[in-house]
Amino acid sequence: MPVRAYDTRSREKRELGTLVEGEVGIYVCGITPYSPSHIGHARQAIAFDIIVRWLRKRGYRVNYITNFTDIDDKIIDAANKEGVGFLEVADRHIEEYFEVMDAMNVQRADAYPRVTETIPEIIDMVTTLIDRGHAYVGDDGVYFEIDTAPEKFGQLTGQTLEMVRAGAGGRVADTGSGKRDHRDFALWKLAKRGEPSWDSPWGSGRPGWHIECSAMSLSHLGEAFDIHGGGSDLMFPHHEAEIFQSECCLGHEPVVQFWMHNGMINVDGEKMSKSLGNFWTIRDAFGKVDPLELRYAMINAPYRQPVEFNSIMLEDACMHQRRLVAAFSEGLSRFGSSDWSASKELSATAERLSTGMDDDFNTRVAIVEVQSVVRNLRGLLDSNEPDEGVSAVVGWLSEFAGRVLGLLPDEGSIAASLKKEESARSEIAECVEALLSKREDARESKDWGSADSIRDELSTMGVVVEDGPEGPTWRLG
RNA sequence: GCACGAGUGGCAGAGCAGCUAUGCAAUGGACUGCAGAUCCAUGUACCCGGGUGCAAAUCCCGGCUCGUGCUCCA
Repeated sequence: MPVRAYDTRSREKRELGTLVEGEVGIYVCGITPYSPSHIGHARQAIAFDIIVRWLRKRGYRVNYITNFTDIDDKIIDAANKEGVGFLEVADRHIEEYFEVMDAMNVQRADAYPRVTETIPEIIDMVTTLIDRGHAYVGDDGVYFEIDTAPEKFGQLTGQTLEMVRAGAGGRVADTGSGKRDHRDFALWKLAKRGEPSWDSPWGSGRPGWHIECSAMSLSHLGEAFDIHGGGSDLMFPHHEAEIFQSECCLGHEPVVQFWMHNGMINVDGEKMSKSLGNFWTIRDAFGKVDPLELRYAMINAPYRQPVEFNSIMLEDACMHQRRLVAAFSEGLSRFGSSDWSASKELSATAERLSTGMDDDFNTRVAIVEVQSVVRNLRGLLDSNEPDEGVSAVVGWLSEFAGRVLGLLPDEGSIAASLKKEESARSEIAECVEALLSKREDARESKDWGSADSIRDELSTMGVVVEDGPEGPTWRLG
């Protein structure tokens, strides 16, 4: 079954016919590293991580590019405040970005181009746009002239030139002073005193906000490529600006076959933002839940839907993810993992999951299937005679919950944490067994008071006692 | 105002024409001295008003409500 994807530009879901058979070039707008990464970055990175994982599973050779905007007003501000160079600020936050993304099982992209390493390509592109009459040099920089390609306006958002003209109101005055029209946008900004800058034919300065992505996607993926992604808040003006730049520079359209946009994160029903005080960095979230629990929370809705972020959803994600990892770890350590394809039931589940993923990467459908497999596994493990069937279920989870959704820790760290738990267990085992046997004596003589107080005592040691048909068992809570 | 999207059971959240979503919570049961864990079973839905279909959460039209975008933002 072919993969279908939703394209924002045509507003339809359609089959992913790639430019080169069996290959996918995908560019996703990355972060501006001026502050610690927030959960919106996590959502975006995880959404496209899963899209890329699925495409690879479907046999595509994927070239996945995502950038760092390592020069920008906010980075300059942060650097000035700290009294350090702008690259130091950028590098520090890029390093932090990789740390948190690695923790959430986000696989690395094939390349992470940076603006500061793409300056010559950007200058070339701006030069071409001027030569072709799409851009002009103003007092304080070079601008793209919207009126040279008005038909390209509103490609992603459906807005018209008039609407934005009308909506601009009093803002016109304070936009770049060298603009002929307030809807024009900067390609090159001339440096003010003390700002980082690069030489160019128009004077020293730095790239405008939008041109970097056009230049980086062009140099890594060529004059036409399959997928361009990013957060839905980038549709206007950033991605529409890219359409203007790339298509006018290259002289053909479309440059991008599919525009894909992930939904935002809402906190208590509103978009997360610093000014509302409902802002979470990824590390804030790590203080509440484990990295993979956060990952689970992020893929619990299809990538285009907004994710509601609040304590209820976090607890929910936490519980489900723990159930999954607990059942998987137990199954793996007791029975190992084996091929599942002989199982009719597991094949049917895999089929439903795949149909969901093929239909615009519906992770929610995938999670439903994972949940029911976990439920079955739990039942098998707790039954009196679990059999070899367990290892096939473990194999299935390893493939879909693990490699496709990225929800499972790698088997090495599962083994390590089981070992750690085992040694913690064995340290106190003797003491616990002694207390338990005292408790059994009390239970034998129906002295429930003593039995319960021993259980309370164990509970303060962090030991949870569970009475079963074959006597009591205990675990660390 | 304009654009885009969404409104589903106590909660989270799929489905997008016919066939149990799923999970949590709830209720009943099994197992238990009790508790816990686990399992089995059960109930409660599709914003409102029209329309098209043999059949509509699902398509069409009209409302209402909410979110996002129109300014830096993943």
